[in-house]
Order: sequence, then C-alpha cells, then structure tokens
Amino acid sequence: MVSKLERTGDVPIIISTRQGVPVSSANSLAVEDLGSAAQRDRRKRILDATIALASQGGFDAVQMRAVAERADVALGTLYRYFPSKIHLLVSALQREFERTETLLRDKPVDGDTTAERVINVLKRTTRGMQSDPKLTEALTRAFMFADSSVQAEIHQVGMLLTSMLTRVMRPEAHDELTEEDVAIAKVIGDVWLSALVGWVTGRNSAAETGQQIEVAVKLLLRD
Amino acid sequence: MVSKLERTGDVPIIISTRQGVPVSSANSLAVEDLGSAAQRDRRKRILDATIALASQGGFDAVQMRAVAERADVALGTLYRYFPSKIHLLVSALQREFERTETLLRDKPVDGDTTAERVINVLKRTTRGMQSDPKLTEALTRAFMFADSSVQAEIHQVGMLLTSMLTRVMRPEAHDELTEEDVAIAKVIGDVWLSALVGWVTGRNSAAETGQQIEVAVKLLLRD
DNA sequence: CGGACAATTGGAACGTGTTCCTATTTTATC
DNA sequence: GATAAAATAGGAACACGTTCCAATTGTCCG
Repeated sequence: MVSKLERTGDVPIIISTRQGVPVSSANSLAVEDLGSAAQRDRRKRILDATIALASQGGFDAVQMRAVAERADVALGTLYRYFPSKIHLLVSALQREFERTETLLRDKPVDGDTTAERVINVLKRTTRGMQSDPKLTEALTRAFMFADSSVQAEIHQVGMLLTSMLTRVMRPEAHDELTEEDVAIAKVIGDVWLSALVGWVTGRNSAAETGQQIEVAVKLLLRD
Repeated sequence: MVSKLERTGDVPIIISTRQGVPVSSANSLAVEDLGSAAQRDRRKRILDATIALASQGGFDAVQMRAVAERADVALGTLYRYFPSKIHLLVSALQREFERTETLLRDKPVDGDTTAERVINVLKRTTRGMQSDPKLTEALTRAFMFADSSVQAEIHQVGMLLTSMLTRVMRPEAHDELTEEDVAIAKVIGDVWLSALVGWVTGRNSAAETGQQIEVAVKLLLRD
C-alpha cells in the first residue's frame, strides 16, 4: 500500500491532545511529546528500568511496580507515560531497535549479492538479540501479544525493520525502491519475526533460527 | 531438520505420567489421555465453552472462571485439563485447525500451478478465520504469546499447518517431499501467521492480508 | 459389596496488571 | 512572586489468572 517508506526521522504528526499534552500518533508518550528535561529524563529512567528488569528476568520480571520503583517514579506516573505493560515493552523495543539501526547505518554491510547482505545484517542483529535472551524474550513476546491499542507503536517498529532491510537491499539507490522491494522486505521481516518467536519459545535452536532466515532470504532474493 | 513430516494422525508418544495419568508429549490432557467417556465429554465441553466465549468477546472474554462455569466444571478441574489459559486456547486452536484440515482434505483445491493452489487454500482458510474475528483474535494471540511451556501444543499446530501446505503443494506425491518443499512451506506458514497477526491487531486490512500472502507465495513458488 | 484411590467440586487466597483518589510538588502565566 | 493548572507521589482497591485445600463423588479392584 505504501510505495515509499516514511523516513524514520520524521516528526510524528500530532493528531490529538490528552490532558493538555499533545500526543503523537502513538499512545505512549514519545520523546517529542515531552516538554521538560525532567520528563524526558523520567521517560528514559522508565525505559532503562524496563530493559534492566527484562534483561535480568524476562517478560515476567517486568512488573509494573518493580519498574516504577526502579525508575524512582510513582505507579500512576508510569501509567501516564505508558498506558500498559505491553506499550511499555514495545516502546522499549522501539528504542533498542532505533539504537541498533543507527549503529548499523554507519557500518557498511559486506556481501556481494543482495541476499548475502541481508543475511549478514539479519544474522548480526539476531546474534545481538540472542546475546541477551531474556531481554529478547520479553520484547518479542510483548510485540507479538500487542493488540490493536498498540497499533501505532507496533507500526513504528515494523517500519523501522522494513526500512532497515530495504536500506541493505538497495544501499545505493534507496530512494528508488520498487513496490516489489518493499514487499520482499516485509516478507523477510515476517519470517525473521516468526523465527525469533520460535527461538524465544524454545522451538528452534539458534542454529535453526539462522538457517530458517537464510533459507527464506535465499528463496526470496535469488536474482 | 525434519525432512519428512510426521503424519498428523500419529498417536502421540507417552513420555511421562502425571497423577497416575499417562500424559502425551503435550502438557494439556489430550483426548487420547482421557479414559472415561465422561472425561472426554468434559474436555469437549471445556473447549466448546472456550470457543463460544472467544467467538463472542475475543481473548479477554475467555476468562477461566467463565469457561469453567459455562462448561459446568469446577475451576480446579479446568486447570487439571489445561494448565493455563494459553494452553487452553492453543488446544482450542488445535482442535479448530484439525477440523478445517479434515474439511480441506476432502475438497480438492483448484488451481493449475502450485502457487495458485497454495494461495487458494490460504485465502480460503483466511476468509474462514476472518468470518469470526473475535475467535481468530483470541486464538492467534494465544498462539503468539505462548512461551516454552506450551511448546508441545504449539509444535502440533505448526506441523499441522506445514503439512496442510505441503499437501497442497504436492497433491500427488506427498511422500516425496524435498527439504526445499518443507522449507518453503514453513516460510509460507510464517508469513501467513505474521499476516494474520497484522490483521488481528488492526494493522492490515483483510485485503492487505490477502495481498501480503499472495505476494509471498508468488515469490516463493515461481517455477 | 467394601475399601482405596483418583477425580471433581466449591471456594478461599494470592500475585500482578490496572484503575482511582487525594495530597503534594512542579510548571506555566501574569 | 502569586496563583492556577498540570504532573507526580503514595497507596488503596479491583480484576483476573493461578494455586491450594477440604469435602464429596466416581471408579476400580479384591
């Protein structure tokens, strides 16, 4: 439906206000929604606490009371920033993803063919996630469990993933993406997510996860 | 890893006993685990209640107390049959899936090319699921949220899906599946699941979901 | 049939996500 | 700097998944 990806750096459009606060399309308070430095800091502390707890004990260890305490914030405040545990975790995922994406943007990906480059990027990312299994479990499960109220945040992440892939697929002419390029990137993103879920739930080993992705990419990018 | 799919009719291997009851590889009590007709009937009532509630109000409406009451069973009994809400819903999914699979087995799928047949089957199935959005939401979300304790049940469903696809891909010589056939089927299954999740969470319209699948299948089965 | 053991019932109790309320602190406006 | 509005703190309360237990019912073996 979208032939051109929005740039990831775009400023979200303000579509409504909540309690006087302009709210971007996402339901969680995004950084741009936050006025004061203290608020930005609170938001950061909350996400830091979330990731620390997730990294240590996975999805179940991310308990709202624990997050609030660790972030030195009242429970009500936590809920003002993130309306649910899922919103919180998906927002954390988004931040992590943005981090990896900017890291990736600098380092050129080696590989002669498109398929090789995509595989390299995905394997690198996957390896990164597998180095912190609990965190990955927490973030992945939140992402997959999210219902329509988290639509906006999910969409952000999905777009980040797709744009990450298309950038690797067409490093030179990223502007001239065809519909098919984007479609392929989406399919690959889907497979990657499924593979990740399989790994997180213990259905697939790390090796199998890698293979699964490799097979899919080779099938999809054989030209 | 598995070059040949197990047949779906296989009797599960008994690997342990629980409270004197032999338990198949799944953690939920499967039909084969149940001795008396009364027990099979209880199990059926529970799954019926689950599906009725899910169909009416989705994931959130499947409340364990409500299921127990509707199935005319004590809460403790419900938990004896299905150790968690997720187990319950994934088992319901499994039953539904088996039903559609047997329905499908009879009706021949039309379409000249492999791709066409696969697309037809998936679209048909997808349409069926979309006709009961709440139920689909409940079952899909449970499936994606399941953690490793539901591994066995999840595996069953995954295999059912893969075998459904390979049967359509190779209607004649289903015995001579190549590694690649199975790999492709798995990838398609992954994409289908992701598309379904996207639809369930309101990210994709029904039309987009169909297109997404079509694109993936055409890319994967272009020979 | 009687007795042992498993299954079921009915319901209390606990944990964690979520909501809600009041008092206090911070921020914005003049 | 004073005051109104918004944000935060602190914590009680509620909902639902889950666990647990005592009493009852069902099942099977001698």
